[in-house]
Amino acid sequence: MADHPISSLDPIELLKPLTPVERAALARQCRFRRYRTEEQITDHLGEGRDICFVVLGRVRVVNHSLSGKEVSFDDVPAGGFFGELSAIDGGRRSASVVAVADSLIAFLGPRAFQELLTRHPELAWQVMKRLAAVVRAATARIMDLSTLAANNRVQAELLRLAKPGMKGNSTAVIAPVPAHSDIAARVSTTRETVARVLSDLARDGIVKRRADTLVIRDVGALERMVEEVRGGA
Amino acid sequence: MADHPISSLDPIELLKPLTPVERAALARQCRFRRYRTEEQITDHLGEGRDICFVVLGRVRVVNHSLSGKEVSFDDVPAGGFFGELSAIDGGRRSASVVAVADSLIAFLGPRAFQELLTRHPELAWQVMKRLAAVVRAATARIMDLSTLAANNRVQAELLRLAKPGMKGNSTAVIAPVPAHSDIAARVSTTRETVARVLSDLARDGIVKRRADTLVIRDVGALERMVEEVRGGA
DNA sequence: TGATCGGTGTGAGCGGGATCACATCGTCGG
DNA sequence: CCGACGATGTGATCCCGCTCACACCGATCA
Repeated sequence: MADHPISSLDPIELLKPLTPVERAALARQCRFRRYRTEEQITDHLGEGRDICFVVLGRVRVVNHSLSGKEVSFDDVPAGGFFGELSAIDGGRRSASVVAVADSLIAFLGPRAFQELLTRHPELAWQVMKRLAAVVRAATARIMDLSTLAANNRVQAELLRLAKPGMKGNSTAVIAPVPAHSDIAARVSTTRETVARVLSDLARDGIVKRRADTLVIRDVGALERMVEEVRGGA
Repeated sequence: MADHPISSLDPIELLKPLTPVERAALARQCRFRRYRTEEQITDHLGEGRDICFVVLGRVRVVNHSLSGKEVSFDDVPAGGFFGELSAIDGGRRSASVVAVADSLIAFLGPRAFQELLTRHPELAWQVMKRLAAVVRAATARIMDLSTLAANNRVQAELLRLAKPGMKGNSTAVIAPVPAHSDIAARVSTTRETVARVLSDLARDGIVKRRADTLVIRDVGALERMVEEVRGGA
Protein backbone atom coordinates (compact mmCIF):
# COMPACT_ATOMS: atom_id res chain seq x y z
CA MET A 1 0.00 0.00 0.00
CA ALA A 2 1.23 3.47 -0.73
CA ASP A 3 0.40 4.18 2.85
CA HIS A 4 3.63 2.75 4.21
CA PRO A 5 7.04 2.17 2.68
CA ILE A 6 7.52 -1.42 3.83
CA SER A 7 4.87 -3.75 5.11
CA SER A 8 7.42 -6.36 5.90
CA LEU A 9 8.50 -7.94 9.15
CA ASP A 10 12.13 -8.19 8.08
CA PRO A 11 13.44 -5.67 10.63
CA ILE A 12 12.01 -7.61 13.60
CA GLU A 13 14.80 -9.22 15.66
CA LEU A 14 12.55 -11.87 17.10
CA LEU A 15 11.60 -13.16 13.66
CA LYS A 16 15.12 -13.41 12.24
CA PRO A 17 15.21 -17.21 12.67
CA LEU A 18 12.28 -17.52 10.24
CA THR A 19 12.87 -17.97 6.54
CA PRO A 20 11.95 -14.97 4.33
CA VAL A 21 9.03 -16.97 3.05
CA GLU A 22 7.72 -17.70 6.53
CA ARG A 23 8.14 -14.05 7.47
CA ALA A 24 6.22 -12.94 4.42
CA ALA A 25 3.44 -15.37 5.24
CA LEU A 26 3.30 -14.01 8.76
CA ALA A 27 3.25 -10.43 7.48
CA ARG A 28 0.11 -11.28 5.53
CA GLN A 29 -1.58 -12.14 8.83
CA CYS A 30 -0.66 -8.76 10.28
CA ARG A 31 -2.43 -5.46 10.28
CA PHE A 32 -0.04 -2.56 9.62
CA ARG A 33 -0.57 0.97 10.75
CA ARG A 34 1.49 4.15 10.83
CA TYR A 35 1.65 6.46 13.84
CA ARG A 36 3.03 9.95 14.12
CA THR A 37 5.21 11.12 16.97
CA GLU A 38 3.19 11.59 20.17
CA GLU A 39 0.34 9.50 18.84
CA GLN A 40 -1.05 6.87 21.19
CA ILE A 41 -0.88 3.27 20.02
CA THR A 42 -2.26 1.39 22.97
CA ASP A 43 -4.20 2.42 26.03
CA HIS A 44 -3.72 1.31 29.58
CA LEU A 45 -6.46 -1.22 30.37
CA GLY A 46 -7.32 -1.36 26.68
CA GLU A 47 -8.97 -4.45 25.25
CA GLY A 48 -6.55 -5.32 22.45
CA ARG A 49 -4.72 -8.62 22.69
CA ASP A 50 -2.44 -8.33 19.68
CA ILE A 51 1.30 -8.51 19.86
CA CYS A 52 2.80 -5.43 18.25
CA PHE A 53 6.00 -5.31 16.22
CA VAL A 54 7.85 -2.04 15.81
CA VAL A 55 8.79 -2.16 12.14
CA LEU A 56 9.96 1.45 11.96
CA GLY A 57 10.36 4.23 14.44
CA ARG A 58 10.41 4.04 18.21
CA VAL A 59 7.78 3.74 20.92
CA ARG A 60 7.65 4.39 24.63
CA VAL A 61 5.80 2.41 27.25
CA VAL A 62 4.32 4.84 29.77
CA ASN A 63 1.58 5.06 32.31
CA HIS A 64 -0.30 7.90 33.89
CA SER A 65 -1.72 8.06 37.33
CA LEU A 66 -5.22 9.46 37.33
CA SER A 67 -3.70 12.65 38.71
CA GLY A 68 -1.73 12.99 35.49
CA LYS A 69 1.68 12.06 36.80
CA GLU A 70 3.59 10.24 34.10
CA VAL A 71 5.67 7.15 34.81
CA SER A 72 7.68 5.86 31.91
CA PHE A 73 8.91 2.32 31.42
CA ASP A 74 11.07 1.05 28.59
CA ASP A 75 11.49 2.45 25.13
CA VAL A 76 11.16 -0.07 22.34
CA PRO A 77 13.24 0.71 19.23
CA ALA A 78 12.55 -0.46 15.69
CA GLY A 79 13.02 -4.20 15.49
CA GLY A 80 11.47 -4.83 18.88
CA PHE A 81 8.00 -5.73 20.02
CA PHE A 82 5.52 -4.99 22.79
CA GLY A 83 2.08 -6.09 23.89
CA GLU A 84 3.29 -9.63 24.68
CA LEU A 85 1.61 -9.68 28.05
CA SER A 86 -1.93 -9.44 26.74
CA ALA A 87 -1.12 -11.77 23.86
CA ILE A 88 0.15 -14.34 26.35
CA ASP A 89 -2.29 -14.20 29.23
CA GLY A 90 -5.33 -12.61 27.62
CA GLY A 91 -5.43 -9.82 30.19
CA ARG A 92 -5.94 -6.14 29.56
CA ARG A 93 -3.04 -3.96 28.53
CA SER A 94 -0.80 -3.16 31.46
CA ALA A 95 0.38 0.21 30.16
CA SER A 96 -0.05 2.76 27.42
CA VAL A 97 2.27 2.94 24.46
CA VAL A 98 2.99 6.11 22.50
CA ALA A 99 5.16 6.71 19.46
CA VAL A 100 8.22 8.86 20.20
CA ALA A 101 9.09 8.95 16.50
CA ASP A 102 6.99 8.40 13.42
CA SER A 103 6.47 4.66 13.50
CA LEU A 104 5.10 1.73 11.61
CA ILE A 105 3.55 -0.96 13.77
CA ALA A 106 2.47 -4.47 12.79
CA PHE A 107 -0.31 -6.09 14.82
CA LEU A 108 -0.64 -9.86 15.05
CA GLY A 109 -3.60 -11.54 16.70
CA PRO A 110 -3.02 -13.60 19.85
CA ARG A 111 -4.06 -16.91 18.28
CA ALA A 112 -1.63 -16.48 15.42
CA PHE A 113 1.07 -15.47 17.88
CA GLN A 114 0.50 -18.53 20.01
CA GLU A 115 0.55 -20.75 16.99
CA LEU A 116 3.80 -19.14 15.86
CA LEU A 117 5.45 -19.86 19.19
CA THR A 118 4.23 -23.43 19.29
CA ARG A 119 5.51 -24.07 15.80
CA HIS A 120 8.87 -22.42 16.54
CA PRO A 121 10.19 -23.20 20.02
CA GLU A 122 13.27 -21.04 19.39
CA LEU A 123 10.98 -18.05 19.20
CA ALA A 124 9.18 -19.04 22.38
CA TRP A 125 12.58 -19.19 23.99
CA GLN A 126 13.42 -15.69 22.78
CA VAL A 127 10.17 -14.35 24.13
CA MET A 128 10.93 -15.89 27.51
CA LYS A 129 14.33 -14.28 27.52
CA ARG A 130 12.76 -10.96 26.74
CA LEU A 131 10.28 -11.37 29.58
CA ALA A 132 13.11 -12.32 31.91
CA ALA A 133 14.95 -9.14 30.97
CA VAL A 134 11.84 -7.08 31.67
CA VAL A 135 11.44 -8.70 35.07
CA ARG A 136 15.08 -8.03 35.94
CA ALA A 137 14.76 -4.38 34.95
CA ALA A 138 11.57 -4.02 36.94
CA THR A 139 13.00 -5.55 40.12
CA ALA A 140 16.06 -3.34 39.84
CA ARG A 141 13.81 -0.34 39.51
CA ILE A 142 11.74 -1.34 42.51
CA MET A 143 14.96 -1.63 44.50
CA ASP A 144 16.01 1.83 43.36
CA LEU A 145 12.67 3.34 44.27
CA SER A 146 12.71 1.64 47.65
CA THR A 147 16.25 2.32 48.75
CA LEU A 148 17.52 5.37 46.91
CA ALA A 149 16.71 9.02 47.53
CA ALA A 150 15.37 11.05 44.62
CA ASN A 151 18.63 12.74 43.69
CA ASN A 152 20.53 9.46 43.86
CA ARG A 153 18.03 7.96 41.47
CA VAL A 154 18.73 10.80 39.07
CA GLN A 155 22.46 10.15 39.38
CA ALA A 156 21.87 6.45 38.77
CA GLU A 157 19.86 7.27 35.66
CA LEU A 158 22.67 9.49 34.38
CA LEU A 159 25.02 6.53 34.76
CA ARG A 160 22.65 4.36 32.77
CA LEU A 161 22.46 6.98 30.04
CA ALA A 162 26.25 7.28 30.11
CA LYS A 163 26.90 3.57 29.63
CA PRO A 164 26.59 3.62 25.82
CA GLY A 165 28.66 6.80 25.50
CA MET A 166 31.83 5.87 27.38
CA LYS A 167 35.02 7.52 26.12
CA GLY A 168 37.91 6.11 28.06
CA ASN A 169 37.00 4.90 31.50
CA SER A 170 36.33 8.08 33.40
CA THR A 171 34.47 10.24 30.89
CA ALA A 172 31.31 9.66 28.92
CA VAL A 173 29.10 11.61 26.59
CA ILE A 174 25.33 11.67 26.62
CA ALA A 175 23.89 12.92 23.35
CA PRO A 176 21.29 13.92 22.72
CA VAL A 177 20.32 14.81 26.27
CA PRO A 178 16.77 13.74 27.08
CA ALA A 179 14.48 16.47 28.34
CA HIS A 180 14.67 16.84 32.10
CA SER A 181 11.03 15.95 32.38
CA ASP A 182 11.69 12.66 30.56
CA ILE A 183 14.45 11.77 32.98
CA ALA A 184 12.15 12.71 35.82
CA ALA A 185 9.44 10.38 34.54
CA ARG A 186 11.90 7.52 34.34
CA VAL A 187 13.04 7.81 37.95
CA SER A 188 9.81 9.07 39.46
CA THR A 189 10.76 12.53 40.57
CA THR A 190 10.16 16.06 39.38
CA ARG A 191 11.67 18.06 36.56
CA GLU A 192 13.00 20.56 39.12
CA THR A 193 14.88 17.91 41.07
CA VAL A 194 16.59 16.71 37.91
CA ALA A 195 17.65 20.28 37.09
CA ARG A 196 19.02 20.79 40.58
CA VAL A 197 21.02 17.57 40.57
CA LEU A 198 22.51 18.56 37.25
CA SER A 199 23.38 21.99 38.60
CA ASP A 200 25.08 20.51 41.63
CA LEU A 201 27.08 18.09 39.51
CA ALA A 202 28.12 20.91 37.18
CA ARG A 203 29.16 23.07 40.12
CA ASP A 204 31.39 20.24 41.37
CA GLY A 205 32.90 19.80 37.91
CA ILE A 206 31.59 16.25 37.60
CA VAL A 207 29.54 17.03 34.51
CA LYS A 208 29.80 19.72 31.84
CA ARG A 209 26.80 20.97 29.91
CA ARG A 210 27.20 21.67 26.24
CA ALA A 211 24.74 22.61 23.53
CA ASP A 212 22.76 19.39 23.38
CA THR A 213 25.23 17.00 24.89
CA LEU A 214 26.15 16.32 28.45
CA VAL A 215 29.76 15.39 29.20
CA ILE A 216 30.38 13.36 32.31
CA ARG A 217 33.94 14.10 33.34
CA ASP A 218 34.18 11.79 36.33
CA VAL A 219 32.07 8.69 36.05
CA GLY A 220 33.74 7.18 39.10
CA ALA A 221 32.72 10.07 41.31
CA LEU A 222 29.15 9.70 40.15
CA GLU A 223 29.19 5.97 40.87
CA ARG A 224 30.52 6.65 44.33
CA MET A 225 27.73 9.13 45.06
CA VAL A 226 25.15 6.49 44.26
CA GLU A 227 26.89 3.58 45.96
CA GLU A 228 27.61 5.32 49.19
CA VAL A 229 23.94 5.84 49.83
CA ARG A 230 23.11 2.32 48.69
CA GLY A 231 25.59 1.19 51.29
CA GLY A 232 24.04 3.45 53.90
CA ALA A 233 25.94 4.90 56.84
CA MET B 1 15.84 -40.93 51.74
CA ALA B 2 14.86 -40.61 55.37
CA ASP B 3 16.00 -37.04 55.05
CA HIS B 4 12.76 -35.86 53.47
CA PRO B 5 9.25 -37.25 53.50
CA ILE B 6 8.59 -37.02 49.77
CA SER B 7 11.16 -36.57 47.07
CA SER B 8 8.48 -36.29 44.47
CA LEU B 9 7.47 -33.47 42.20
CA ASP B 10 3.79 -34.36 42.41
CA PRO B 11 2.76 -31.17 44.26
CA ILE B 12 4.19 -28.88 41.57
CA GLU B 13 1.42 -27.11 39.62
CA LEU B 14 3.58 -26.52 36.60
CA LEU B 15 4.26 -30.22 36.18
CA LYS B 16 0.68 -31.44 36.45
CA PRO B 17 0.37 -31.97 32.70
CA LEU B 18 3.16 -34.57 32.83
CA THR B 19 2.37 -38.22 33.38
CA PRO B 20 3.34 -39.64 36.79
CA VAL B 21 6.07 -41.59 35.03
CA GLU B 22 7.52 -38.48 33.39
CA ARG B 23 7.37 -36.64 36.69
CA ALA B 24 9.19 -39.44 38.45
CA ALA B 25 11.86 -39.43 35.77
CA LEU B 26 12.26 -35.68 36.18
CA ALA B 27 12.47 -36.06 39.95
CA ARG B 28 15.44 -38.35 39.47
CA GLN B 29 17.23 -35.47 37.75
CA CYS B 30 16.61 -33.17 40.68
CA ARG B 31 18.58 -32.47 43.81
CA PHE B 32 16.33 -32.22 46.87
CA ARG B 33 17.14 -30.30 49.98
CA ARG B 34 15.29 -29.29 53.13
CA TYR B 35 15.43 -25.80 54.61
CA ARG B 36 14.28 -24.59 57.98
CA THR B 37 12.31 -21.40 58.50
CA GLU B 38 14.51 -18.33 58.05
CA GLU B 39 17.15 -20.32 56.23
CA GLN B 40 18.49 -18.78 53.05
CA ILE B 41 18.04 -20.77 49.86
CA THR B 42 19.44 -18.47 47.24
CA ASP B 43 21.60 -15.40 47.38
CA HIS B 44 21.22 -12.18 45.43
CA LEU B 45 23.84 -12.23 42.63
CA GLY B 46 24.50 -15.89 43.39
CA GLU B 47 25.89 -18.15 40.68
CA GLY B 48 23.27 -20.90 40.69
CA ARG B 49 21.24 -21.38 37.51
CA ASP B 50 18.86 -24.09 38.66
CA ILE B 51 15.14 -23.72 38.62
CA CYS B 52 13.75 -24.41 42.07
CA PHE B 53 10.47 -26.16 42.84
CA VAL B 54 8.81 -25.60 46.21
CA VAL B 55 7.68 -29.14 47.05
CA LEU B 56 6.73 -28.35 50.62
CA GLY B 57 6.62 -25.22 52.72
CA ARG B 58 6.75 -21.64 51.59
CA VAL B 59 9.49 -19.26 50.50
CA ARG B 60 9.83 -15.52 50.19
CA VAL B 61 11.68 -13.59 47.52
CA VAL B 62 13.43 -10.65 49.18
CA ASN B 63 16.30 -8.32 48.63
CA HIS B 64 18.42 -6.20 50.90
CA SER B 65 20.03 -2.91 50.14
CA LEU B 66 23.60 -2.82 51.33
CA SER B 67 22.36 -0.61 54.15
CA GLY B 68 20.25 -3.49 55.39
CA LYS B 69 16.85 -2.23 54.28
CA GLU B 70 14.70 -5.17 53.30
CA VAL B 71 12.48 -5.12 50.23
CA SER B 72 10.25 -8.12 49.81
CA PHE B 73 8.79 -9.38 46.57
CA ASP B 74 6.42 -12.31 46.14
CA ASP B 75 5.91 -15.27 48.38
CA VAL B 76 5.94 -18.62 46.63
CA PRO B 77 3.77 -21.30 48.26
CA ALA B 78 4.21 -25.07 47.99
CA GLY B 79 3.51 -26.16 44.43
CA GLY B 80 5.19 -23.12 42.91
CA PHE B 81 8.65 -22.47 41.57
CA PHE B 82 11.28 -19.75 41.49
CA GLY B 83 14.70 -19.16 39.98
CA GLU B 84 13.30 -19.21 36.42
CA LEU B 85 15.14 -16.07 35.43
CA SER B 86 18.63 -17.50 35.82
CA ALA B 87 17.53 -20.81 34.33
CA ILE B 88 16.23 -18.97 31.28
CA ASP B 89 18.82 -16.31 30.59
CA GLY B 90 21.87 -17.65 32.37
CA GLY B 91 22.26 -14.48 34.42
CA ARG B 92 22.95 -14.21 38.13
CA ARG B 93 20.15 -14.47 40.64
CA SER B 94 18.11 -11.30 40.77
CA ALA B 95 17.09 -11.66 44.41
CA SER B 96 17.55 -13.70 47.54
CA VAL B 97 15.09 -16.37 48.57
CA VAL B 98 14.49 -17.44 52.17
CA ALA B 99 12.21 -20.10 53.62
CA VAL B 100 9.34 -18.64 55.64
CA ALA B 101 8.28 -22.15 56.69
CA ASP B 102 10.19 -25.42 56.85
CA SER B 103 10.48 -26.28 53.19
CA LEU B 104 11.57 -28.92 50.75
CA ILE B 105 13.06 -27.60 47.54
CA ALA B 106 13.87 -29.48 44.34
CA PHE B 107 16.64 -28.10 42.13
CA LEU B 108 16.75 -28.82 38.44
CA GLY B 109 19.68 -27.81 36.24
CA PRO B 110 19.11 -25.24 33.50
CA ARG B 111 19.89 -27.66 30.65
CA ALA B 112 17.35 -30.17 31.90
CA PHE B 113 14.83 -27.37 32.37
CA GLN B 114 15.30 -26.09 28.85
CA GLU B 115 14.98 -29.57 27.47
CA LEU B 116 11.79 -30.06 29.46
CA LEU B 117 10.26 -26.93 28.01
CA THR B 118 11.26 -27.78 24.48
CA ARG B 119 9.79 -31.25 24.80
CA HIS B 120 6.57 -29.91 26.36
CA PRO B 121 5.36 -26.66 24.80
CA GLU B 122 2.39 -26.56 27.20
CA LEU B 123 4.85 -26.12 30.02
CA ALA B 124 6.74 -23.41 28.18
CA TRP B 125 3.42 -21.68 27.78
CA GLN B 126 2.73 -21.95 31.52
CA VAL B 127 6.13 -20.50 32.31
CA MET B 128 5.44 -17.56 30.02
CA LYS B 129 2.14 -16.94 31.74
CA ARG B 130 3.89 -16.97 35.08
CA LEU B 131 6.48 -14.47 33.83
CA ALA B 132 3.71 -12.28 32.46
CA ALA B 133 2.02 -12.30 35.86
CA VAL B 134 5.28 -11.30 37.53
CA VAL B 135 5.75 -8.42 35.09
CA ARG B 136 2.20 -7.20 35.70
CA ALA B 137 2.70 -7.29 39.45
CA ALA B 138 6.00 -5.47 39.14
CA THR B 139 4.64 -2.68 36.95
CA ALA B 140 1.70 -2.21 39.31
CA ARG B 141 4.12 -1.94 42.18
CA ILE B 142 6.26 0.60 40.36
CA MET B 143 3.14 2.64 39.74
CA ASP B 144 2.24 2.45 43.43
CA LEU B 145 5.72 3.49 44.49
CA SER B 146 5.74 6.35 42.01
CA THR B 147 2.31 7.81 42.57
CA LEU B 148 1.12 6.85 46.04
CA ALA B 149 2.19 8.30 49.37
CA ALA B 150 3.51 5.90 52.00
CA ASN B 151 0.32 5.64 54.02
CA ASN B 152 -1.76 5.10 50.91
CA ARG B 153 0.53 2.26 49.93
CA VAL B 154 -0.12 0.69 53.31
CA GLN B 155 -3.86 1.06 52.78
CA ALA B 156 -3.53 -0.49 49.33
CA GLU B 157 -1.63 -3.42 50.80
CA LEU B 158 -4.36 -3.94 53.39
CA LEU B 159 -6.86 -4.15 50.56
CA ARG B 160 -4.73 -6.76 48.84
CA LEU B 161 -4.51 -8.76 52.05
CA ALA B 162 -8.26 -8.38 52.50
CA LYS B 163 -9.19 -9.74 49.07
CA PRO B 164 -9.03 -13.42 50.05
CA GLY B 165 -10.92 -12.83 53.30
CA MET B 166 -14.04 -11.04 52.10
CA LYS B 167 -17.18 -11.66 54.16
CA GLY B 168 -20.06 -9.94 52.47
CA ASN B 169 -19.06 -6.97 50.38
CA SER B 170 -18.11 -4.40 52.94
CA THR B 171 -16.22 -6.40 55.56
CA ALA B 172 -13.21 -8.65 55.33
CA VAL B 173 -10.99 -10.55 57.71
CA ILE B 174 -7.23 -10.74 57.58
CA ALA B 175 -5.89 -13.68 59.54
CA PRO B 176 -3.26 -14.20 60.53
CA VAL B 177 -2.07 -10.59 60.46
CA PRO B 178 1.44 -10.29 59.07
CA ALA B 179 3.96 -8.53 61.28
CA HIS B 180 3.97 -4.80 60.70
CA SER B 181 7.56 -4.98 59.59
CA ASP B 182 6.61 -7.51 56.91
CA ILE B 183 3.92 -5.22 55.57
CA ALA B 184 6.41 -2.37 55.65
CA ALA B 185 8.91 -4.36 53.61
CA ARG B 186 6.27 -5.11 50.99
CA VAL B 187 5.33 -1.48 50.43
CA SER B 188 8.70 0.11 51.11
CA THR B 189 8.01 2.09 54.21
CA THR B 190 8.78 1.77 57.90
CA ARG B 191 7.25 -0.36 60.60
CA GLU B 192 6.21 2.82 62.43
CA THR B 193 4.26 4.17 59.49
CA VAL B 194 2.32 0.91 59.23
CA ALA B 195 1.46 1.07 62.91
CA ARG B 196 0.29 4.67 62.58
CA VAL B 197 -1.91 3.96 59.57
CA LEU B 198 -3.50 1.08 61.45
CA SER B 199 -4.07 3.30 64.47
CA ASP B 200 -5.74 5.96 62.37
CA LEU B 201 -7.98 3.43 60.64
CA ALA B 202 -8.93 1.93 64.00
CA ARG B 203 -9.70 5.38 65.41
CA ASP B 204 -12.04 6.01 62.48
CA GLY B 205 -13.74 2.65 62.99
CA ILE B 206 -12.67 1.38 59.58
CA VAL B 207 -10.72 -1.53 61.00
CA LYS B 208 -10.96 -3.42 64.26
CA ARG B 209 -7.98 -5.16 65.80
CA ARG B 210 -8.50 -8.54 67.42
CA ALA B 211 -6.12 -11.08 68.87
CA ASP B 212 -4.35 -12.13 65.70
CA THR B 213 -6.90 -11.10 63.14
CA LEU B 214 -7.69 -7.75 61.65
CA VAL B 215 -11.28 -7.05 60.74
CA ILE B 216 -11.91 -4.51 58.03
CA ARG B 217 -15.36 -3.11 58.66
CA ASP B 218 -15.58 -0.77 55.70
CA VAL B 219 -13.71 -1.95 52.67
CA GLY B 220 -15.30 0.74 50.53
CA ALA B 221 -14.00 3.54 52.73
CA LEU B 222 -10.51 2.08 52.48
CA GLU B 223 -10.76 1.88 48.71
CA ARG B 224 -11.87 5.48 48.58
CA MET B 225 -8.92 6.62 50.65
CA VAL B 226 -6.53 5.03 48.17
CA GLU B 227 -8.36 6.07 45.02
CA GLU B 228 -8.82 9.68 45.94
CA VAL B 229 -5.08 10.18 46.09
CA ARG B 230 -4.52 8.12 42.95
CA GLY B 231 -6.93 10.52 41.32
CA GLY B 232 -5.12 13.51 42.73
CA ALA B 233 -6.83 16.75 43.67
C1' DT C 1 10.26 41.42 15.01
C1' DG C 2 7.40 40.50 18.48
C1' DA C 3 4.72 36.72 20.28
C1' DT C 4 4.10 32.30 21.77
C1' DC C 5 5.77 28.12 23.60
C1' DG C 6 8.59 24.32 25.34
C1' DG C 7 12.49 23.63 27.86
C1' DT C 8 15.45 25.17 31.63
C1' DG C 9 17.30 27.36 36.20
C1' DT C 10 16.54 28.50 40.95
C1' DG C 11 14.52 30.53 45.21
C1' DA C 12 11.04 30.01 49.22
C1' DG C 13 8.21 27.29 51.98
C1' DC C 14 5.87 23.41 53.76
C1' DG C 15 4.68 18.84 54.83
C1' DG C 16 5.11 13.86 54.86
C1' DG C 17 7.49 10.40 56.69
C1' DA C 18 11.98 8.56 58.12
C1' DT C 19 14.50 8.47 62.28
C1' DC C 20 15.23 8.21 67.10
C1' DA C 21 13.56 7.18 71.50
C1' DC C 22 10.69 5.10 74.80
C1' DA C 23 6.85 2.60 76.87
C1' DT C 24 3.90 -1.48 76.68
C1' DC C 25 2.60 -6.02 76.20
C1' DG C 26 2.75 -11.03 75.29
C1' DT C 27 5.15 -15.19 74.90
C1' DC C 28 8.53 -18.17 75.69
C1' DG C 29 12.34 -20.56 78.25
C1' DG C 30 14.32 -21.23 82.30
C1' DC D 1 7.37 -16.50 88.20
C1' DC D 2 10.84 -13.68 86.28
C1' DG D 3 13.74 -11.95 82.64
C1' DA D 4 14.46 -11.57 77.84
C1' DC D 5 13.06 -10.76 73.55
C1' DG D 6 10.13 -9.63 69.63
C1' DA D 7 6.28 -7.10 68.26
C1' DT D 8 3.69 -3.04 68.82
C1' DG D 9 2.09 2.04 69.85
C1' DT D 10 3.20 6.80 69.85
C1' DG D 11 5.61 11.22 70.63
C1' DA D 12 9.32 14.59 69.04
C1' DT D 13 12.33 16.08 65.61
C1' DC D 14 14.32 17.02 61.31
C1' DC D 15 15.17 17.19 56.56
C1' DC D 16 14.40 15.83 51.70
C1' DG D 17 12.14 16.94 47.91
C1' DC D 18 7.54 18.30 46.12
C1' DT D 19 5.03 22.35 45.02
C1' DC D 20 4.56 26.95 43.62
C1' DA D 21 6.33 30.91 41.47
C1' DC D 22 8.89 33.36 38.43
C1' DA D 23 12.81 34.56 35.20
C1' DC D 24 15.36 33.30 31.25
C1' DC D 25 16.59 31.40 26.88
C1' DG D 26 16.06 29.68 22.45
C1' DA D 27 13.20 28.16 18.74
C1' DT D 28 9.33 28.64 15.46
C1' DC D 29 5.79 31.36 13.19
C1' DA D 30 2.74 35.05 11.80
